[in-house]
Amino acid sequence: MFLAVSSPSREIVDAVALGSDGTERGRQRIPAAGFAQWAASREREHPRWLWDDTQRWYPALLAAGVRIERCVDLRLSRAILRSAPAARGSELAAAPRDRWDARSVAVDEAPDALFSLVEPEPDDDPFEEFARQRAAIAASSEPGRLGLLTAADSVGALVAAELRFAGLPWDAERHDRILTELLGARVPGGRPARMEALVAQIRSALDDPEVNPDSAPTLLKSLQRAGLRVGSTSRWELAGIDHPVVAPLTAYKKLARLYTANGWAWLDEWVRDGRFRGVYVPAGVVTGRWASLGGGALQLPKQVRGAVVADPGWKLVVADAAQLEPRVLAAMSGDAAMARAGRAHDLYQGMVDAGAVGTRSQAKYGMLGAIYGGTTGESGRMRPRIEKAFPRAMAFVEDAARAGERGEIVRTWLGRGSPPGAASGWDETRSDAERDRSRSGQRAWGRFTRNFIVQGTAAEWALCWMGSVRRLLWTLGGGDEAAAPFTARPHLVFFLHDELIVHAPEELAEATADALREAAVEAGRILFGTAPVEFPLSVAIVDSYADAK
DNA sequence: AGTGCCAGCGCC
DNA sequence: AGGGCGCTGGCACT
Repeated sequence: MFLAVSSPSREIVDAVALGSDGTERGRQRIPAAGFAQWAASREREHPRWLWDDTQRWYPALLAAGVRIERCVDLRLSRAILRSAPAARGSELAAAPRDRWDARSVAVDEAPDALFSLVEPEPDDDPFEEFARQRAAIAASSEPGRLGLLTAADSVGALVAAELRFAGLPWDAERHDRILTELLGARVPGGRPARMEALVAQIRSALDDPEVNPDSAPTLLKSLQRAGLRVGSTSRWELAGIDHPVVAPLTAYKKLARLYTANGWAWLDEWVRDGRFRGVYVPAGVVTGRWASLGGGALQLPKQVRGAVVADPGWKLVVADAAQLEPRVLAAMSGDAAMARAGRAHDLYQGMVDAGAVGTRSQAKYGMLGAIYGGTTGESGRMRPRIEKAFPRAMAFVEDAARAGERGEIVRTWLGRGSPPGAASGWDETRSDAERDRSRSGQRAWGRFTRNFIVQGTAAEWALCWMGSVRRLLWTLGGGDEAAAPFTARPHLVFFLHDELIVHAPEELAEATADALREAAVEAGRILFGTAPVEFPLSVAIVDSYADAK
C-alpha cells in the first residue's frame, strides 16, 4: 500500500492511498497540525510513503514519535532516473525540469529548521510523479537495479533524518578537555595559550614580529624574506625544508586547524544536550555519496573523536567496512584473483600473500592508484604489478576512464549515471596549447569517471548496508510491539561513507555487532548476488569513538 | 556589511 | 601532478 502526501497550502496535507496495483483506495485532507498524529495511525498499516522530500516531512514525524518504515523520496528518485543511462528513453528523462527536480529543503533552509510545510507549493500530485517514475523504471533496460537504487537512496534519506533526530552522543566536557590539552588555556579575545606561544616562536624564527601565520600571503612573503625557497605555505612544502621556523609553524597549523574547525566555537554552535546534530544530505555528491552541511558531520577529525561517548549503560558499536572500494571493484569486474585476495580480512595483506606485491603498503597505494588513476609515486610504480595480478579489475576501471575521456557517460553498478562531461570534439582550428589543455582536461575527466564507478558503487553498498542495519535494529529492539521510541533501542547515530556507529544498550551491544555483520553480508548479496566477494567489517564495542581503532 | 573566491587542511 | 567532499579565515570585491 502506498500513501502519497503533499501540501497544497501550509495548513493542509492531502493524502491519497493507493493499492499496490496502483488503484486509488481513498483520498483525505488533513489539517497540517494534526498530520503527525494521523501519520502515526496510518504507519501501523506499513504503507510505503510517497513524498517529495524526506527532509521536509520526516523530521516533524520523528519529533512526534512516528518512525517510518519505508518511503519513496520522489526528489531523490527523480534525480537518479534523470541521469540513469538505462532510463534514457523515458518520458521522464526528456521532460523539462520542474519542482520534482528541486534540491532538498535540507540544503536550502537553516540547519535547525524542522517541520517544513512552509512554502506554499504548487499542488503537484505525488502519485502522478510516482507513476511517471515507475513507468520509467519499468521501461528501462535495468528495472531491477534502478528500482533497488531508488529504494536505497530513499531509505538512506530516512536514516539521514533519524541520525539528525537522534544525534551523536557528545561529551562537551571531554571535548573541552581535549581542546585545553592540545591548544592550551582558552584566552578571551585572543589565541589559546599554546597557539600564542607558537606564534611567538614563529615570529622570532622569521625575525618578523608582526607576521600573522593565519594570513597565507603575508606569511609567504615573510618566509621568503627569511630565505625559505617556497611557493606556498602548505605543510607538505615546508616539510622538506631545514629552518627553525618549520617546526613551530607546522605545529601551529595543526592546532589552528583544530581550533577553527572543531574548537570551542564549533562546540557552542553544534553540540546541544549532549548530542552533535549535523545535517546530512543524502546523495548530495555526484557519485551518490552523502554530503553534509554545516558542522562538518562527515569531516570529524580523529583528534576530537574522544568526545564521542556513549550514555551511561550504553555502548557505541563502531563498524567499518574493510577496504570497501577495492572489494566493490573486485565484485563489479568479476576479478576472481582479486576476490580471492579479499578472502583475507585484510585485502591488502591478501594481495601480498598472493605474491602480487611485496608489502601491504605497496598493495594499498597500488590499489588506490588503480581506483583514482594515479600515475606517479608508489601507486604509479605498482601499476604494472596490479595490472598483471588483477587484469579484469584493471581493465574495468581503464574502460571507465577511456569512456570518460571520450565524453561518454558511465554508470555505477545500480545504474546511477555520471554527469555529462565537457564536450570532447576534435577541432583542428585549435592551437597546440589549446589541444594540450583539452587533452589534459579529458584525462582529468577520465580519472573522474574511473573513480565515479567505484566510489558510486561503494556508496550503493553502504546504502544497502545501512538499510539492512536499520531494519535489523528495529527487530532487535522489539519491532512494532515495543512502545519505546527508536532512540530507546539500538539505533544508528553516525554514518561516514563506509562506517556506521550504533548507540546501543550495553546488553544488546553484541547482538548489535552481529546485526551489523549480518547486514554487510546481506548488502553484498543484494548488490552482487552470489559473486564470491566478501565484505568483512571491523567492529568495536567501545565507550568512546576514539577507542574504536 | 555582504558576497564570493582561494589556500589550506580535515574526512572518506 | 590521484577521485569525491566541507569548513575556515583572509582577502578582494561591491
